[in-house]
Amino acid sequence: MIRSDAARNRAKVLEAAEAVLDEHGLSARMDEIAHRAGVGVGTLYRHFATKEALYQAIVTSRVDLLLEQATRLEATAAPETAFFTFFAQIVADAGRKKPLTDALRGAGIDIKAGQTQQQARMRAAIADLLHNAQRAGTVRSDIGLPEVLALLRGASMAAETGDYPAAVLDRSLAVLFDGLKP
Amino acid sequence: MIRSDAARNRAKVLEAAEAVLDEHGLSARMDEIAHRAGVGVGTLYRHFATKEALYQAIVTSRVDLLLEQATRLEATAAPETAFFTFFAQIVADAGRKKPLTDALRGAGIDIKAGQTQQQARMRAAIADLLHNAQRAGTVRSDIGLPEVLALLRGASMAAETGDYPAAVLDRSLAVLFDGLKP
DNA sequence: CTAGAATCGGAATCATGATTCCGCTTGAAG
DNA sequence: CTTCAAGCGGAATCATGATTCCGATTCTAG
Repeated sequence: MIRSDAARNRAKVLEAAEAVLDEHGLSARMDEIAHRAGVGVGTLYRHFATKEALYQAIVTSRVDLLLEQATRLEATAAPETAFFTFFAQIVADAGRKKPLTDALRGAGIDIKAGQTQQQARMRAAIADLLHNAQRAGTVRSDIGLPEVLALLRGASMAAETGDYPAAVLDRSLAVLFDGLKP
Repeated sequence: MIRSDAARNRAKVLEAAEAVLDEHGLSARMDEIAHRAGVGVGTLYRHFATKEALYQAIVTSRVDLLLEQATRLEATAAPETAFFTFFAQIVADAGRKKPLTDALRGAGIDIKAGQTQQQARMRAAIADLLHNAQRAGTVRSDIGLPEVLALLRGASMAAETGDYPAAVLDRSLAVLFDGLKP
């Protein structure tokens, strides 16, 4: 049986880690996470073998959230707008959550087997939305997934650095979107 | 009098540093630079007090090159194209030279007084090219310098990560440029 | 309530890299 | 050709953080 305190601590660690990672990105320190969780480093390591494992756990869950979002959009929203909405969603997320961008970027964390599969699903989701939008005529058809991914990464990274006012980012994204239209 | 061997070594260090930085970006190791320069770390430190000072030296000289380029373009090329040419130039450079992007990004190296002035000049140069292009009607007039800088940074960072084929980057940039047109 | 296993906490240990130190070399002025 | 200050090499030292260890504490089954 899993001890109740252990479960509680695991949750506290996860929460603290998320906060600290959002604040410092990949360079967050383990002892700060432990401290913020009100726990010793030892405890932290009992739950996550390594810093990377901890990141993985958080990033994975966030990407999952995004993937759900994509599925929902594909089912719900008009194909004309779903693509752009999702694109904007990712960029907005990146602005708030550094590690996500770091993960999209692949820097620091070296992506493992399981992770790769998730990445593939993400890529597939974006490809779907893109194709629908192209079929619907809201995205120019002379570009493919690679171009979109490159642009998405650029936009996310710019948003992540975060010293731009929201209005500026919005207008920049609008420019990008105009360029993506036929 | 400056000893001839010292001058020679300084040059070797600079050259090696440039190569290593292009390869590893900000995380380059000092001893690798020293080794590649065929010199001991002590020598390296005799010429540059600190890792940051070494970066500064290289980044500054590169940005200077870019600034010259801007001046030349402004004098020579048509205002319709000068802006886009320079934009592309910076992105291309970023793809080849990590530390440049890092500097534009301001990460790691914390920019010092002298540096800031150079940055200001760069900003001014871009602003000029932008305004000329807007006056000539090749760039939409509902955006300002901040938007352009954000887009430029995003594009540079995407290019820097470097795992995109050149063709993809070219097409992505073309999309961006289309978005920038009126 | 009690024993025993699972968890804790956090000091000690490791690893990685930057920076310092200092005895040895070498260029150049006289 | 000396002299000796400037310059050199690279081992030793520091700093920063991740990871390990182990005695002290809880849980929870019985």
